[in-house]
This record gives sequence, C-alpha cells and structure tokens, in this order.
Amino acid sequence: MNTLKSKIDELKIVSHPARIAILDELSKGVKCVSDFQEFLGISQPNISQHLSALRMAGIIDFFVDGRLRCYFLKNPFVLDLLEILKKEYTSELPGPECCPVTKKGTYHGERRR
Amino acid sequence: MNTLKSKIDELKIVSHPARIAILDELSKGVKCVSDFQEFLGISQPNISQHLSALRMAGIIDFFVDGRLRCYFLKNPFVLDLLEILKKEYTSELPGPECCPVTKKGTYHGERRR
DNA sequence: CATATATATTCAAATATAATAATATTTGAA
DNA sequence: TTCAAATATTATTATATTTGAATATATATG
Repeated sequence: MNTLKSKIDELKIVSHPARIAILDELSKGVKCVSDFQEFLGISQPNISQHLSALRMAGIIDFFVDGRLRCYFLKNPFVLDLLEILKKEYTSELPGPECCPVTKKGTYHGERRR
Repeated sequence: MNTLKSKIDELKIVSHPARIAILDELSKGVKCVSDFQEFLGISQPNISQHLSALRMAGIIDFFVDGRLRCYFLKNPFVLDLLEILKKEYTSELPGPECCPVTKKGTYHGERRR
C-alpha cells in the first residue's frame, strides 16, 4: 500500500532511536544482526525484536546466508525520511503575518500569545 | 534543538492520523480549534489534547484572537515530512544484487529468503 | 552426532499513549 | 453581571509499546 494511512503506520513504527539507527545503517548497505550489535548499545534479542517489527511492517527484509540473516532496506519512503532527519533546519517557520483569518474568526481582540 | 534525537521525538508525536491531519491543515494556514472539528471526526477535548501535545513538542503555536486560539505551524521539519507523506512511491527499493557482504559474512550458503 | 554460533521467540513487567467523560477556564456580548 | 461560546484540563480506563529474561531454533563445523 502507498496510502497516507499506511505511511503514518510506518512512521509510527520507525519513530524510535534504535530503529532509526538500524535503518540508517541499512541505507548504506546490507547488514546482519551481529553487525548491529557493534554500534547499537542494546541486547541481541532486542535487536531481533526491532528487526522483526520493521519486517512485519514491510520496511525491511532479509536474505539468509548460512547462519546469518542479511537484512536490507525495502521501503523507499524510509530513505526520504532518513534524508530529512539529517537535514539542518536553522529557523522556525514565519508565524502568520497579520490577524488570523479563520472561519469563525469574527473577534477583533488583540493578537496575543 | 535540531538534533537527530529531537527530530525522532517529533516524529513520534506526529505519527498519528489526527495529528497529521491537523498539521496538514495548518500547513495551509492558520486554523482555530472549531475549524478542526469540522473535518476531524473526533471530540473537541480530544482535539485540544492533540493540539496541546503538538505545542508542548514545539511543533505548533497559537495566537489568541478573542475567544479563539489561532494555531499555526512552527516547525519546518514537519513541512518536509508532510511532503514525503504525500509523495507517490511506485516500487520497492532494489534488493542487494549479489551475495550479501557483511562483516561476519564468511558463509557461502545459498542466498535464500 | 555433538557443539557452538547466530538469531528468533515468548512471556511478563514496566511504561506510555489514546480516548472518553466530566468539568473548568476564558472571554465576548447582552 | 450573567450567559453562552470556544477551548482546556483532569481523571479514568483501555490499550499499546518497550524491554529484559529465559528459552528456542537453525545451521555450520568438527
């Protein structure tokens, strides 16, 4: 699926520091579970749990190589997401310039915070 | 802050259908709470809760206009996020082309699923 | 076959999140 | 000063998520 809803579901699953770290590594190439152990500071079962969740969500998949499982990134949306996660944002968006205009906006009070 | 960690925190807060709908509306302009009530199918207190969470996270803010609260988008990262949420992704990423190469990859078994 | 390695699964505890219902606050208008 | 509109807050309940511990599975190697 490529719907907004499915992307939001993926976002939710991905919104976790360890999972982002896993996906960022996978964006550079294939990795097996013990590769992740080296730089994620979490237990092997926990890594497997994260990998399993990401796979259930259709975000990653793996090939079997002997007793290794070689994981790779499957979902292109995640690549774009990783990119904006690394982007620098230097300033906030400009607030509304003049008095807010909303449907029910018939009040003319001071514009305060 | 503009760190990876802070963006992941923001992602987590934003990963909810109602919140994405709110933010998408705000990306078009200022809106007050009752504007949201028209198109989100959720209760007013629940909308307030979502708005409050988004504000606590520094993603939105508001101006007061009479008895309205006119919310606006503050966080530029969210704009980029909304953009990729709308983007069409037509195919999966290409899997690894040849035998996986991982640090511990000393096995030469069949490459199976 | 026995063993060790690589990885997965299951379960329970701790914690976090979301929705609802009830109530409160703020403010403009009469 | 009272009332109603717009919005927020709180408590409660239901549910989901995360982690750790223990255990299981699969496979390569001797």
